[in-house]
Amino acid sequence: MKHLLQTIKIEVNNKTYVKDPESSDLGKRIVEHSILMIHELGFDSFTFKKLGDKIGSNESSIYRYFENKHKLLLYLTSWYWGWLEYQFVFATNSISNPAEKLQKAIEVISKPVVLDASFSHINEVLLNDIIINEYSKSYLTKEVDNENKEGYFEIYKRMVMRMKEMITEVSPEYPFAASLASTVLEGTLHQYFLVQHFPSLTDCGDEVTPTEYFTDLVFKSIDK
Amino acid sequence: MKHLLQTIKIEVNNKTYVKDPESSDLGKRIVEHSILMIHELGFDSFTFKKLGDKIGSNESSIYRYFENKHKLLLYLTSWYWGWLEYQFVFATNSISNPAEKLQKAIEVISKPVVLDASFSHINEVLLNDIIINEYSKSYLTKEVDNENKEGYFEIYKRMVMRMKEMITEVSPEYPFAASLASTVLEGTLHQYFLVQHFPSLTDCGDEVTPTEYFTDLVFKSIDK
DNA sequence: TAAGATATGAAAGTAATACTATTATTTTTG
DNA sequence: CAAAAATAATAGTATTACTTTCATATCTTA
Repeated sequence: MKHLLQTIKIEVNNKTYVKDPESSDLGKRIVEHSILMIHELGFDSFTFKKLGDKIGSNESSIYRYFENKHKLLLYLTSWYWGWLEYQFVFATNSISNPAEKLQKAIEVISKPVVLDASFSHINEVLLNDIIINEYSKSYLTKEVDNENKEGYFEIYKRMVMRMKEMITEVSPEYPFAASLASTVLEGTLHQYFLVQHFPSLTDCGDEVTPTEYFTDLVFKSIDK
Repeated sequence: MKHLLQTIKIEVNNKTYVKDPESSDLGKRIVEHSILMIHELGFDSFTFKKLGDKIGSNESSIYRYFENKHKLLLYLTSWYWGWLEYQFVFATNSISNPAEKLQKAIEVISKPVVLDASFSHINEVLLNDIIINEYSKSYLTKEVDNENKEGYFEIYKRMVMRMKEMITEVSPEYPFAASLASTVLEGTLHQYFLVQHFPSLTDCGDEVTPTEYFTDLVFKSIDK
């Protein structure tokens, strides 16, 4: 399994980058340290200049990999969803019972992220935290419709569709499968955000996990 | 009722502004046109300079009302939630049956917004669209914990708590009332966003309303 | 191994942003 | 009508988000 994973490359829409960061050492350092810096400073205060200083490289060199920091965010978020989709498919693929499969899917999406040694330059735990705190910014823009047409959100959409199909598999008559699927994906991020910053607005925390909450929510919704 | 409403002022945390925009003509024009401009350009492209040009006033005059555009966003969003809270309390207050009350609450939160003539310089429909497309940006910042302490999100939090209490009223044993309440508030905005930009990820649209979806979600979740 | 191609770095420049400060002018009000 | 308050005009600063140009290092392949 380890060897299998080591040969895997997460495929990200190539419009997110000018030059594939996986293709060079500098590229990988850009990705590695952008995750550390965005996590540390927040996306808004993060700049290519600061990143260049940190990795001892020039601002203009970073621009040879990514057009701007928005595209870098699209790259990082797409990579994240691609990585999670892999876990998702891997974990659910062999399960034939639809309800069990759905249960597993909810689990994969909502459980806390742990480090994956397969991608040494990417810290998935910090990246997950970036997704929780910054993902919305990738689509809450005036360019969202164009960027959607260009396929920048494909992987995320595919995840929602996979989830939706699993719901429909368990309960074909449930009329809100797409909405419920998107609620689970988006809601998971939101509940983790609330745990961090508005604990009074969530039951999740030390005793209750997002997985328990969403498992309950989904199965109660679709059980007749 | 009209006269009653006309005398009402939505109370917004006074730290959001330097000088109360309700206290002068210029202040009201700033608010009025900031809503139009943020709706038109998106929050990211909106600047005080552009707003000044539009209302034939000077950039520096706008700074006498709001420290920066982030604070203006906090003002607008607080105003919106204050306004919605008013509708919420007004509509549910007289209902004694807890389930009916909860149903009404979900309705108020999730139904499409219509213009309210009581506040002539504020277009609630456009403001609602700003909330759908920009609200997350008001809290997805590195300053969120400080700003939370200073009370900038009080009204929103109060709305979630009101919702939570209504859920608990109907079903005291349901263990995820806070999470479900925050899911309804946040999820409503997200479903409307999906209708606009990612229709394949939602069932809401011409035939299904967010109200139907969330009513189903909430009552199925809390019914034993 | 030399020549050419490619990648990276250094430096400088530009337009816009997000303010701040100062001073002038207009408006309000007592 | 005078003083105070509000607003406007102008200019200035530091930072951002790039772009451009040119130099240098490194890699590659004939």
